[in-house]
Amino acid sequence: MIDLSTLNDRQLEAVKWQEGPLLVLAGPGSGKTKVLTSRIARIIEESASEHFRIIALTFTNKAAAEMRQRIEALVPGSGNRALLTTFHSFAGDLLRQHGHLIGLKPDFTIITQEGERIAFLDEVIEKSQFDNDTMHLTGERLLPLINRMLENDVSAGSVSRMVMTLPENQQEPIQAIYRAYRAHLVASNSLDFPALIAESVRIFREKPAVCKQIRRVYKFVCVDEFQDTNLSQYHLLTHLVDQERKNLFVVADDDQIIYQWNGASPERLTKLRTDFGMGLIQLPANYRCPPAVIEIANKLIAHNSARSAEKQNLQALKPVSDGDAVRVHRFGTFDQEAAWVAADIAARDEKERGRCVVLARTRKALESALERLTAQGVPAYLAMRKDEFVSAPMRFLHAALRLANNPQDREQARRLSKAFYALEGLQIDPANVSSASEAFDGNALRAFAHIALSRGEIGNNTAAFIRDSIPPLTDKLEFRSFMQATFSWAELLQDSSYGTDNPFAEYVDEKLTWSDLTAEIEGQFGSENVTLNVLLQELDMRSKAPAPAKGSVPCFTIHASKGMEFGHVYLMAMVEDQLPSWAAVKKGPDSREMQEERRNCFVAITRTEDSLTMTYSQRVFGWNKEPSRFLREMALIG
DNA sequence: TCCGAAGAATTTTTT
DNA sequence: ATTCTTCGGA
Repeated sequence: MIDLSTLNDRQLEAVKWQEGPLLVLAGPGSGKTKVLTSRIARIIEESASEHFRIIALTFTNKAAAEMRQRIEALVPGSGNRALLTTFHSFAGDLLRQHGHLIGLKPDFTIITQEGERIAFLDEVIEKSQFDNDTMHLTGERLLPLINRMLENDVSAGSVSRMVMTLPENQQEPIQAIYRAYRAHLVASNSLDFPALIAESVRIFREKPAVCKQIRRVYKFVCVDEFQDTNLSQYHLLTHLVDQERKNLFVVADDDQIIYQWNGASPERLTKLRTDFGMGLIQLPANYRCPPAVIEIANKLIAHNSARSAEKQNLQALKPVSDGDAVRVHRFGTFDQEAAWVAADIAARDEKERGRCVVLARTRKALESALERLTAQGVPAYLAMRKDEFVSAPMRFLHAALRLANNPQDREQARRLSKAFYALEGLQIDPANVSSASEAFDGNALRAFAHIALSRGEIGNNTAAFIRDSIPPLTDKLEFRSFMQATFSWAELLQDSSYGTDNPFAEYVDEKLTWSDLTAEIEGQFGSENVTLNVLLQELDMRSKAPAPAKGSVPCFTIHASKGMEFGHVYLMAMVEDQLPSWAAVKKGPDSREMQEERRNCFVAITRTEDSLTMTYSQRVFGWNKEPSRFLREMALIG
């Protein structure tokens, strides 16, 4: 039996919720993941003889992995009863199975790089028949609009409201380009992130049989962090839920909407409640933050005029501890501010130093803080996404696998040649690979192997690797043994010396990341279900950033810190034009933007487990700045 | 093609 | 007062 004794009454009520739609409004640190996982575990356990499945959708792989781990701990071996996945991964899965209905093959490529998307859009614009000399439409300028249209589920056929706000002479061309962009993506068997969702919604909408089948399998639907959904994701969700039973269980916090600029919207929660007639349970109890932090968080968020009246204040349940839970410090310049923060962190003992985080609204402030921290001997790092591997062996491996999966992909042939040159010093012209591939049934990887071996300038190890390992990959898609073989080959090469441009620079980290990511993917799908398609597509959806060095202090933007908690939070650059941002100040004190900035501040301070330190300066990047209005709203300055 | 001056903009990013 | 972009002159 699952242990429900550690749950409070409200949590218990949510965990015991059986049928019908429920919205759980869960404040920060209220145990929402615990509620979500306990309920799923409970339903699985109580229906051991049945075969229906439960689907839980999250936004990040990290959240999905955490839920998977917790449910496995509660009900071991229940992996096949629950699908715990991200919106995008679910969409990928759906399109592998049913994409053929809209002309997509299961080995479609996911375009993740911004530059490639722009190039793709530029091609579409080029091909379109409009006189572009007068309008100067470029992929770079148009991509944000295309993104917005995809995120808002603008169907290819209809005229969009979004387009109607444009100058009249641009409306028709842009609508046409949008249609062409989507059609061209599918025609070239590629999708980008927003199109993954948009095409899934299209399948659900146009192919009711698919919709019905999915609804039959998944009797219960759950969503984590619902407040972050954009309209397309909401439509995907609506199609998933059986309209009779309405077994939709949603966890959200309208005080933590900080992705409005990315399609999230406070109205979506209102719409959800009316669309489904949802029950409501609030979880205001907070187990994470010191009472002093809860007090200022409540004061702050009360200033949001659009906040719903029924939303309950956070309730501090963590006991008061010794020392100052909340500190505010003022400095002359941002540099002094950063120096003080660095010194304060450095003065902590090693254990506590590992529990610190530096937060700021902007990357720029963070970068300059990081510089200072490093200069003062505090190891620190900036969190950032990494879309592709950079070391030569990993680039070779990734390109080879992609080429094996999609044998005529010129871009991958180019990358393979480039990585091979970095490793072996032998230049193979990708154009020769393409032309030679005709003799190999159009398989560029086989052609590449043939050319490399015929040149006779390669080392024995390399020749053996190519001769023994590439054929099983091209002929039988044996990618697992190819991965191992590539690692072994790379390690033989590594013994020789390199100049300043070491192609192995990040190899050790990246090899580890590769293993971690493949293990996570196998955990999600079950290793027997991981085909080369699945592996490549899922890899595209994951960051290749290495695990941070232990003991170094993370420097996060507020956005990046969402969903995490830290012992000691240092929130820097608390000045007007930073937090709140310049743009929000310009829009006015009661604008949507300003309320979102206030939620940003709310999110930042509620990451705190033990202590919160807020700093600000008179001068930031050469500007004279007033202290943030939020400090005043929290009654921390006069 | 390069330089300086004038002018404009100034934020967050998972998948 | 910062940084990026654009435009004109050399």
